[in-house]
Amino acid sequence: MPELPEVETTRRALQSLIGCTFNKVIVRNHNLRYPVPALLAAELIGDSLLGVSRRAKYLLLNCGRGTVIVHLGMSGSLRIIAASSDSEKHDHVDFCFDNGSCLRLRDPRRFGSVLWTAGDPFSHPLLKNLGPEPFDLIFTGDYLYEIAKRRSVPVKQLIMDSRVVVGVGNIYASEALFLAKIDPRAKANAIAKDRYSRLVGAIIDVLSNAIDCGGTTLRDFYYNEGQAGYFQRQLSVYGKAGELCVRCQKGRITECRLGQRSTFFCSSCQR
DNA sequence: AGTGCGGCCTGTCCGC
DNA sequence: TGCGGACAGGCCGCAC
Repeated sequence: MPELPEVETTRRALQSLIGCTFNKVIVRNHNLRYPVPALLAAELIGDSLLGVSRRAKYLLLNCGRGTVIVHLGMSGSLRIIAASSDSEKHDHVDFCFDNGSCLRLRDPRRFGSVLWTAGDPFSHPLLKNLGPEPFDLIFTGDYLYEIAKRRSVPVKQLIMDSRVVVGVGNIYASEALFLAKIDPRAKANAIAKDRYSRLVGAIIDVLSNAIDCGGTTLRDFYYNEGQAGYFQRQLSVYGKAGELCVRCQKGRITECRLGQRSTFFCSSCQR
C-alpha cells in the first residue's frame, strides 16, 4: 500500500510530465472513494501541467486553471505509459498528453480519489486540517510533546493521526517506534519529552530512508510492467511476528491490535 | 475536544 | 475444486 515514500517517489517520477498539455482525459470508472468529477476532462483539456507537488499522501497536479488532487488510497498507482496502451480491469483514469504519453491511475480497491479544485488546494476540505509534514521544521520533539500531553491514546495512534503529523502510515509507525525503542501501546501522555525528540528523529529517519530506497528503484518504478511500482522495504518489525528481534537478539517480535490496526514491536527492547 | 468505530472495496488466504 | 468468510489497509465522518 502506498505510504508516504511511495507517494513521494511517484511525485518525483511525474516531474517528467511538467510542461505537457492535456489533450484527453478518460474516466472509465467514476466510482472511487469520492466520485471523480464529471467535468474533469472539460477542466483539463487544453491546459498544461505546471508542477507536481505533494501534501501528506495527496499528490497535487498543478495546472493553469486549477489543481487535480490525487490520493492513491490502499492500492492505487500512477504510471506513465504510451497513450495507445490497452487498459486493464482496474485502470480507472487516463490523463493523456500532447506528447503521446499518458498518466494512468490503476486502483483495484478504489480507496483512492481524483478530485478537482479551482481554488487554493491547501484550503480544500480534505487538506486544510492536516498537521505538519514530518520533514517540516515545525515537527519537533517539543511540538509532539505539547500535543501528547492532552492525549491518552496509545502513542502509535497519536503519530498516525493526520492532524498531528501527516504521512505516518501503519507500517512506518511500527518501524519508527521500534527505532525509538518506544512501546507502541504506551499512552501518549505518559511519555517523557526527550523520548519524543527521539521519536521525531526516528520518524524522519524511517521515512527519509524509505524515500531514498524509492529513489534508487525509480527506473524500475518507471518501466516496470508488473504490479504497482512499490519498492522493497527493509523492515525490522512489521509483519515479523514471532521472529527474533534484529536489534537486541533477545526478545521476540510481538503482534497486537491498536485502533484496529496490526502493530508489531519487540517485547524486550521497546518500553 | 478526544476517542472509538463503521464503512468504503477487492485480492488473498484460510477452512470446510 | 469451489465457496464463504475473515482480513488487510487509509482515512473520512459519525456518535458518544
